Amino acid sequence: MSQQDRATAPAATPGPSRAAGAAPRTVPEATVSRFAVYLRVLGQLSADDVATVSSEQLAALAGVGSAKLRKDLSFLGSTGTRGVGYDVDRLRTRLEHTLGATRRRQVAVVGVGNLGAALAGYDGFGERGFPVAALFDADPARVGALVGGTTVHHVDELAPVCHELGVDIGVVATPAESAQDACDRLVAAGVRCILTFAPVPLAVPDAVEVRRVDLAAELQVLSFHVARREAGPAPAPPPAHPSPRAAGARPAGPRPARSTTRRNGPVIVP
Amino acid sequence: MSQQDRATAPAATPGPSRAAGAAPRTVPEATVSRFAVYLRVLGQLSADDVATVSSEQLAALAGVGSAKLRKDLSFLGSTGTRGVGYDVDRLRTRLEHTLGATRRRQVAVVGVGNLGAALAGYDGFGERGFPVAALFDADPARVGALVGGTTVHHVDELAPVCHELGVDIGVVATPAESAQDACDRLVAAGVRCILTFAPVPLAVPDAVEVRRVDLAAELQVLSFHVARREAGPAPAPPPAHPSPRAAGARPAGPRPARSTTRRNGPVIVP
DNA sequence: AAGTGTGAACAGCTTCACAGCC
DNA sequence: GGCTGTGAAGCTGTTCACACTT
Repeated sequence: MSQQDRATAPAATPGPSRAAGAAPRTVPEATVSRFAVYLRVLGQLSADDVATVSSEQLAALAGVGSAKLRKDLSFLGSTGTRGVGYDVDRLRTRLEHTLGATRRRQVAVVGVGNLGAALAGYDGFGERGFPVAALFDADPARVGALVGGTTVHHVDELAPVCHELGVDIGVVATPAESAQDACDRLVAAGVRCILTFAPVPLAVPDAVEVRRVDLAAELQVLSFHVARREAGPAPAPPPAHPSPRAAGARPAGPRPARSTTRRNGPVIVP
Repeated sequence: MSQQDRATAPAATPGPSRAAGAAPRTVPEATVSRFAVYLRVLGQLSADDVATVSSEQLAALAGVGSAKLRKDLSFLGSTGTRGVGYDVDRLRTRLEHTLGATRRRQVAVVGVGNLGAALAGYDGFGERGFPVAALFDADPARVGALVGGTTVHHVDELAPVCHELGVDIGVVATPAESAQDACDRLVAAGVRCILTFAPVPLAVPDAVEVRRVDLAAELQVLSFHVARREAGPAPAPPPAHPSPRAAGARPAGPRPARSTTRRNGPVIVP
């Protein structure tokens, strides 16, 4: 979530048709999200010529517990070697395959305001296999402009352009009022996966997948925690470690950083 | 989810010190995230002069199920009227209070690249009570520039400027390599809530709250679902209900938009 | 000795269904 | 009659601990 979620129906791919091939395997949503993180870390390790990692190391780099990581990877079937660890490249390939990251996915961004323009110029997308292939806006003043190396088209052109470029994923970065319209157009153009930044629920057919990122809501959650702290002033000076980071000297690979982020555990409210 | 999470410690506010006052109440994290959404919707309803809403209506506008909504609100104590619904303004006030949204929170953005600049100019923040009060960058070429109405300071100025402006929340929008540094500086400046867009785990003291938004990871999850669909072409028309949800026709308020987003239910993988 | 893979306990969140109130 | 508030049931996801492999 922080995310959206479905309202009704027991849902979930009925997946009856399983012909010949490897045994089917059901992967929890939460695990899929983390796969993306592991993949990124593995890419970096690979670039650093690291050949194998232990669950402990990989977990530290990804910011999760090692038990969770092993459990996650177990959904891929056996990929590690006991007593040794995981072969970086092998695991990476396996993950890429599972995530469908073997080929690049063309991305279309609708709404070239502040956010949309930033996304168009955001290198992180292209680097990870998601080139922004097309930009759309309803404002004629913006149409034709070159943003982040891509020309802005009018939304009316959406369907043909998306078709031609083979767009797989749509990003809605319009104001809230136009979000549903943008979404409808994407759906009509055959796009079946949508990432939206508009803070409104989008109505889509069952076959379309939507993920919502609500930035202001994120801040609001943080705000809640600030407020919590202000109310209850430091329950006690941290019992143990005064400075979080200490661990062993960095071994070889990149940062040994470990997330000390507080997340679980419900909170008391006055 | 999508989010980051802690690695160690059983966590959770020990909250022993409970003096006189209302009964304490523990709110699940997931519920807090949705509170932010409800608050937004209520703000809109209030602007539209709607006086009361039923859980059904409010839920539809927020994109959740009505049962979940009622359960969530029950953590606030009784706020509705049976047989009638919720008083919009009353509920809104109650939520604002709980979320600590009664006063504006000053936000500092570190890293004024594409994303940082977009955030600086993003109206959604200010509108929801999170004015971007300060910008920082390590690149001297950017220092002094005026972005989104705010001057960019050098990161070395971070502590004094944040102090002076009373910054509550820090946003890390730097490249991955500098994220930990930016984070450390924020923490040193006394900022205890951080939202990061860098795809690396941040090491922070226990007292600091971090939320991570990994945009590329979001796309990767979507990519996974595209791949899923490509592999198994429509397993079968849904056994029972062809269209989920049928409910009543739109009642009164704005859009009856309903999110049909597929989220739950694990997935089959070849 | 080191480290994976996993069953089983556990915790958190969601959904159901209905009692209680207006 | 309509709608909230909530126990209880069910599910998803996390943590633990240890058997098993190299």
